[in-house]
Amino acid sequence: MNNRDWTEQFLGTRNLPRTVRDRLLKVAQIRRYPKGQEVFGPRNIPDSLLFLLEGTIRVSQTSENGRDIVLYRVDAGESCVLTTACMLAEEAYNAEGLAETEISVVVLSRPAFDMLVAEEAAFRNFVFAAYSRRLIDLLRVVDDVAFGRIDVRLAERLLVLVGDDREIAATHAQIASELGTAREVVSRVLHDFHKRGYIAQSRGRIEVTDKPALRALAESD
Amino acid sequence: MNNRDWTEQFLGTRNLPRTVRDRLLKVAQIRRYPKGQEVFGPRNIPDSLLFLLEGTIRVSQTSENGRDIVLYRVDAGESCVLTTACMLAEEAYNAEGLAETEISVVVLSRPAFDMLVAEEAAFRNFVFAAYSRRLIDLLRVVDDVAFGRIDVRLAERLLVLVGDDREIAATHAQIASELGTAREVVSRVLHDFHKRGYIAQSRGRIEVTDKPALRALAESD
DNA sequence: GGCGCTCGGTGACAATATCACTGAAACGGT
DNA sequence: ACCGTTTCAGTGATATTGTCACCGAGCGCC
Repeated sequence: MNNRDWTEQFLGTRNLPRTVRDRLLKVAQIRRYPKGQEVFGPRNIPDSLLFLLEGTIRVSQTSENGRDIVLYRVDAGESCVLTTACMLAEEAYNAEGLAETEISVVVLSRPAFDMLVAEEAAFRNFVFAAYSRRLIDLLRVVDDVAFGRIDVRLAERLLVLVGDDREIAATHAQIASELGTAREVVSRVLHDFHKRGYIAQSRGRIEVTDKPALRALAESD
Repeated sequence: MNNRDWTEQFLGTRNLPRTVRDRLLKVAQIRRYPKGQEVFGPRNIPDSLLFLLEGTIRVSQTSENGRDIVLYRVDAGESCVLTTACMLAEEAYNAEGLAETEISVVVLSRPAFDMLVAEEAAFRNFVFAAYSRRLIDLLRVVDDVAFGRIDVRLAERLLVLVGDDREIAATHAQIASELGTAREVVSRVLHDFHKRGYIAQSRGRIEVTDKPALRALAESD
């Protein structure tokens, strides 16, 4: 991938004047994280803003008894607004961002961020839109967790994880931590899906054999 | 309450230059809502930013089968950032804000908001801090709903609702909609609290008789 | 008082979470 | 290849929470 002019990658920077973009290229640095590395978290509060160039970040929350739930994912071209929230908020929280693949990010210092927000309406809209998106994402999570059925949620998540492929490489425990539930629950529902012919299973691998059926279940909410 | 110079009420406006504040007083209008009125919602998308002068707004989410959960409350002196999210997001959502008391709000048009954010760092920080606060609030809701025990959550909420008083004027159904659970569940847990001597009950009224015990339960998470 | 409505209580049952345990599959070292 | 260890998935028992159907008590309103 071409990292020469990353300002081309983001809606918020693409339409800025050339002079501003050149200034950005100077002040921002590009950083890489290996797969599995923690990008931010309760013990690792960033002092900068992150823009994701490549890869995905999995943002999840961990409970006291160690169970996880995935809040959302940051994809390439998006900014990670929770880092700003982390910076600004004095309150405790327990969300963390993990590099789900190898990633490369643009790191923008706080002053540079402030300058951009103040001077460039396009960038400002980008940032606010990003915040709004995450708020909406979280509303969806709340709705799912509070009112959703586990089989429906699992079907949805399987479809997301499988994408255009046929297979998912994930253990039951990993999927459980996506949904914020227990492994046994995932095992039982997957067993049920298997009996109904929606999927085939082997250790650490799920093959989706009937996407339409899963989709019907996922949309029966 | 003195509405003559509301710019005194908000952290984001209090420290602005006098000239800016005078301009604000001219372009913003003050509006009142009666208790129980919907301030914003899926069918009532605002085109302006709201700043709460007086009263409280209850922001909740409703599921398809009609059950509610309270996400957070906006208190006097705070801004209602979900309205901005509503404006910016094209996606569907089902959160709504209800005037929990009679309220008075400052209504700031979109252009005036943009101008302020662009020109005044203090105001900008205020807005970002508000967004961050709400994000953190939602993280807490997710954590509670996904991993919390219902008796602990109910104890917490009773303490919040009772404040410094002795009594709460609310039906079991209303409390259930605070927590996003069913009325029967609240009835049973309250019955249990009563048997343990934490509360006394009558129709539409709950008297907290042992706050320390409730607090101990609430903090046993 | 009688009517209708809201509120709270209850039992049966369903869905999900927790706990304790099992055996199979994968893995690493020798 | 063999063995010991670890990870993964399956299962039954039980606890918690949600759903459903119903009922009677309290309360306001004629």
